[in-house]
Amino acid sequence: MPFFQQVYALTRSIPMGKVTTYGELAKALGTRDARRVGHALHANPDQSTPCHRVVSKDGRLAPNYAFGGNLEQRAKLIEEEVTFLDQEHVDLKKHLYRPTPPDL
DNA sequence: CCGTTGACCCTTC
DNA sequence: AGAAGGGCCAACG
Repeated sequence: MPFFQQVYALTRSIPMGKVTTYGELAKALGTRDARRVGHALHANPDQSTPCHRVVSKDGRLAPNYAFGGNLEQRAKLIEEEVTFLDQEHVDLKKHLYRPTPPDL
């Protein structure tokens, strides 16, 4: 399975009200390169992948969110009942979700 | 085809 | 405590 597909799979595997980080996804997939994870989500063809549930290690949202910008991303997270520390940071202490590698 | 860039993170100085 | 460097690889010019 392509790396991208694994990223999409784990991202879709994130339950509602939960958020994960690029690093967690990268490590879960067996690599340190979180950039590919980010790039994969950016290259995401459509909303089939909830990239709004994927944030940076500090809980910061993506500066160049694919659909409608980080405003839409934040709105979706709020719809998921995810609490925000500020306009760009989610509460990882409450909503940090750790993905599980599909082939491990 | 080669070089640079990049939704990033972690370790060492 | 902060700064610098290493990693790993696809997409863009």
